[in-house]
Amino acid sequence: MNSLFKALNDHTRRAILELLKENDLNAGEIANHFDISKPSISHHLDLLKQAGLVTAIKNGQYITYSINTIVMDELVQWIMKLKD
Amino acid sequence: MNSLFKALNDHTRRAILELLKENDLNAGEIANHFDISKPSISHHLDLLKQAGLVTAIKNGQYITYSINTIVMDELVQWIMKLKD
DNA sequence: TACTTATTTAGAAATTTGTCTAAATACCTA
DNA sequence: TAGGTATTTAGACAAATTTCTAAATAAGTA
Repeated sequence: MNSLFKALNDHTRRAILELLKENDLNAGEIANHFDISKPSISHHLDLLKQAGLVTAIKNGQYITYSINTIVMDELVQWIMKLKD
Repeated sequence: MNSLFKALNDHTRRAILELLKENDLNAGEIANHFDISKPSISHHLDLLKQAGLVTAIKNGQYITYSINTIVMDELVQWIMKLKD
C-alpha cells in the first residue's frame, strides 16, 4: 500500500496513468507529453512500476508501458472499509 | 486531489483515519496511540484537515476530531475512470 | 564496425516532509 | 487570579523527493 500511495502522490505520475489509460506508449512518447527531462520521466515510470501501476515490455529499442489498474483494487477496498 | 493524495501518503495519517473510523477522538487520545510527539500528531491532523479528511470541533479544552470520508468519493471516481 | 536513437543510471542541487524540543495559546478549576 | 491541562505554533534538523545534466547501456542501421 505504501508504494501505491507514494506513486499516486505526484501530479506527473497521475497524468502518466491518465495517458496510458488511452494508449500504451513508449518512454519517449510519454516524455513528449511533459515539460520534464527524459531521465525524470524515467524515474517516475520506475516508481509507477514499483507500485505495480504500470508494466514495461521491451520492444526492440523501445520500451512500451501499459497501465495496470488491478493494484488499485486494494486501495478502493481500503477506502470502502473506512466508509463502513 | 493533490492535498488528498498528500494526506494519504503517510502511514501514521492512514492509521489515524482508521482510528477515527471507530470513534471520534480528541487530539490527546489520538496521540496516545502512537510513539510520536504530540506536536507531530498535531501536524498530521492539520494535513488531514487540509485535505478535508477530518473535521475538528472544539469542546472546551479539548478538540474532537472526526473522520470525513466524503472527500474520498472523488478519489474513487478518479480510480474508476482509470479503470474504464 | 561506426553512428544514431531510445532509455536508463549516476550523481548533484533545491525543495518538501516528518520529526523533535521549547514556547505560546486557550480553557478549566480552586 | 494562579496553576494545571490540552493543543498548537515556531524553529530547527535529518531524510526523502523531484529535478537536472552527463554518462552508460542497448538496439537499429548504413
